[in-house]
This record gives sequence, structure tokens and C-alpha cells, in this order.
Amino acid sequence: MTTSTRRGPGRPSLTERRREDTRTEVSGAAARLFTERGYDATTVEDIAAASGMALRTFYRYFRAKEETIAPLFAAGIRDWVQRLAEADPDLGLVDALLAAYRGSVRHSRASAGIDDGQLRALLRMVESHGALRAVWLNVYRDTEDQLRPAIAARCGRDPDDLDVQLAAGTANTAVRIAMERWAAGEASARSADDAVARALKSVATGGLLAP
Amino acid sequence: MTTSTRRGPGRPSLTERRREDTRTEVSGAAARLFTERGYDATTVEDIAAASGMALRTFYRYFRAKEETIAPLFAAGIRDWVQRLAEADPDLGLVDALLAAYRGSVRHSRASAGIDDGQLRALLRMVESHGALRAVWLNVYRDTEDQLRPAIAARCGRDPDDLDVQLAAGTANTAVRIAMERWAAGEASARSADDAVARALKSVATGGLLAP
DNA sequence: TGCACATTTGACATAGAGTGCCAAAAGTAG
DNA sequence: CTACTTTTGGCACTCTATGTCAAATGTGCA
Repeated sequence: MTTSTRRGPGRPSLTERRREDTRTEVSGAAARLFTERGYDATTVEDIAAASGMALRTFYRYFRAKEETIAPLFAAGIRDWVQRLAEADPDLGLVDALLAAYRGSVRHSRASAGIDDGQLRALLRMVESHGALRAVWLNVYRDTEDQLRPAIAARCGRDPDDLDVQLAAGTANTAVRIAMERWAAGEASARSADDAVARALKSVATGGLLAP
Repeated sequence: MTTSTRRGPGRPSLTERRREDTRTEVSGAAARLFTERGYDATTVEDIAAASGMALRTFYRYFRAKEETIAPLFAAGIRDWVQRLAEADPDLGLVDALLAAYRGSVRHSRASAGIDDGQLRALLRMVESHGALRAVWLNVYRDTEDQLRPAIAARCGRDPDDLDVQLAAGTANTAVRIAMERWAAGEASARSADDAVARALKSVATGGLLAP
């Protein structure tokens, strides 16, 4: 099955990239339908039709209706984690987290084909729809596990170390909360970066929990 | 509809308490079935039958199949939050969180009719079943919001303050991670208290994130 | 006790979610 | 063009979840 196209070592194969593209397209279509006519009023058949595929095929790309929006939520975050791994090793953990985040936001969200306005609209739906909220939380829970190896490497610790896990959890939570506040706030709010930066700095000192 | 029975000001009415009891019973039956024959192999009809009620009645107590286990997860946590509100105001935030947690664990889990072994078994199922994991995360996300007023009052801040929200989020995350580690670890692990205490103390100083 | 009332429960019908199965279609290698 | 693999679509089916309405149950009051 190996194509003659040259591909880097970690680079995904052609078919895998096609698959990702399809997922991204379906995500966009689903998000549009959800925000236009509501989550419940949108059936999986609608999404499949809007994506030009049969119902059965839809379920070969997504396990469930809610999961269509997961790639939209995950887009920026995945990139964040990857950039953290590649960040300057001399940087402190918080600075590295922050630098990685700043670098990722613009680049990655654009490539996922979703703008800030749409993301906000989606995040506001999340509040009221249990299934969507679950996806949102799940994406962050997954991120937590992905952050661990990166943090462990940077601090010279084991990924299973409690402190590593907690650092991943708290940094992750800070970002999530910043995003939730950004989504809930008025349109006047600046890009999410600022909120994330403030939140990360706060948890780094223990914030209100500090002795 | 008011009964002649005297009831305290905040005390729930008789029918409300009956309702809670029923929910607890159904939760227990569901948890038993899930761990015995697996989550997917258990239909809602099975749960309803085991609880001695019709299918339609089940859905008047729980919105969805997964939610049957939410009360089991929430039992200890709710009590934790309440005890925090009642804790000695002179205590530091972390100490108060800790004291409240210690006080709640034994008392509350017993009243929910679930022991540590069952809770562990359930938590291990959570790893592999998206729907259950969603419930687990949701319970903690709810806790986050419930913690906020209590923390705000203790620190003399607004519940919408970013630092309050972050403190709630990080403390909450610490507890969740401690519980997850406790569930994943060997049976030899001591009660969850120790794990929670260590985790809370770590995040209070910023842990690995500390500058 | 018995009657009028509200609330709870159960049975039925139905739409939508999600999956197994197999055949048609499309892409690939030779 | 042919043989082969992968992807897609159609069909049937189970289960989840909800609206509707009637029967059962409980409650207040005479």
C-alpha cells in the first residue's frame, strides 16, 4: 500500500491526511448546522447530507454526533502541546507553556477552518448541552495526558510522577478556564491569549491557594 | 400540597427526599449491573427492571443511562463543598479544603451506599467508556462552580473573580487527579485521603509550575 | 369513610442514534 | 485490462430517549 510519494518519518500517510481533511470538513458542516438550527434539531443525517456522504459513512469518521465538534476544540490545543515539546529548553516551564500557546493560537485555529466568532458561538452552546460539554471537557482531559510527557522531559522527571501530572492538570485547567471566560465574556474581549497568560501566571504561584 | 410535617427552612420536602432515595437505589442497581455484565451489555430496561420500575419511569429519574452513576461520583464531593463553607474561617484556604475533605470522605460515601471497592471498579470502567468518562468529568466541572462561592466568601472576593475561579479549578483538579491515581493504583493504596492531601499541598505552591 | 384533587407511574408509539453485514464503487498494483 | 484492496453506501436491526395519555396512587377535606 506504500505510495511512491516521499514522506517524512513521522509524517502521516496520504490516506491519513485525506481522512483528516474529511473530518475537518464534516466538523465545519456540523458546527454550522448546530449554530444555525440548534443541536437537537440537527440530525446526523443532516450532517451527513451537508457533507455529501451517506449516514453509514459518517459513522466511519465519527463515533457519535457530539464528536463532530471535538476537532474544532482540539485544533489549537494539540498544536500547543507540540510546540511545548519543541520550545527552548532553557525557558522556565511557565514561560515555555506561554510561548508555545502564543505561537499556536493564530496558526492552528486558522488551519482548522474556524474563526474566533464561530468558536465562541460553539462554546456558548456547550453550556447548555450536556453532550457537547462532555466533549469540551474530554478534549481537555486528553490534553492533560498529552502534556505530561512534554512537561516530564522538560523537568527531567517521570511522566507518571504526581507533580508532573498535577502541573499538566493545573496548566490545562488554567487554559480551559481562560477560554471559558473568554467565550462567556462580551465581544469586546481581546483575543484569548491575554486571558490564558494571566491565568497561567496565577496558577504558577498557587494563586489564592498559596500559603 | 404542603404537608403538615414540620421541616427545617432549607430542609427538602418529603417527596424530594423520597425522590433522592429512589435515585440512590437506581444508582446502586445500575452500578452493580455495569460492573457485573459490562456497561454496553446493560440496557436501560435491565436497570429499570432491577429497580422495579418501568422504562418510562426510569427516565423520570435520570436523563440518560450514563447519568445513573453521577450520584455515586458526586456523593463525596458535594459534602466536601458544604463542609468547606462551614469550616473554621481562621483556617487557611488549603487547610480548610483539606479539613473539609477529610471530614467528608467517610461519612458521605457510606451514606451513598457505595464502598471503596465498588467506587474503584466504577472508576476503572470510566477509563474505557466515553460516556462514563464524560459523567466523571462533568461531576468535577460542576464541583468547580460550587466551590467558587465558598472560596470567594473565605477570601473576601467575588465569585466571578479570575483568581477565585482558578483556585476552584486547580483545587478541584488536584482532587480529581488524586482520585484517578488512587483508582488506577494497586489495591494496597491507602484511602484516598492521603493522595488528596499530597496533591492539594503540591498545587498550593504552584508545584512544578512555580517560578 | 368517601369524594375531589394533584402527582406519580406505566404502557404505547415514535424518532433518532449507533452498529453489523454485505454488496457496489473507487482506487492501486501488476 | 485484470486481480486485489479499500472505501462507501444501503439495509436491517437494537437501543436510547421523549411525547402522549390513561391508570394508579397518594393527599386534603368533608
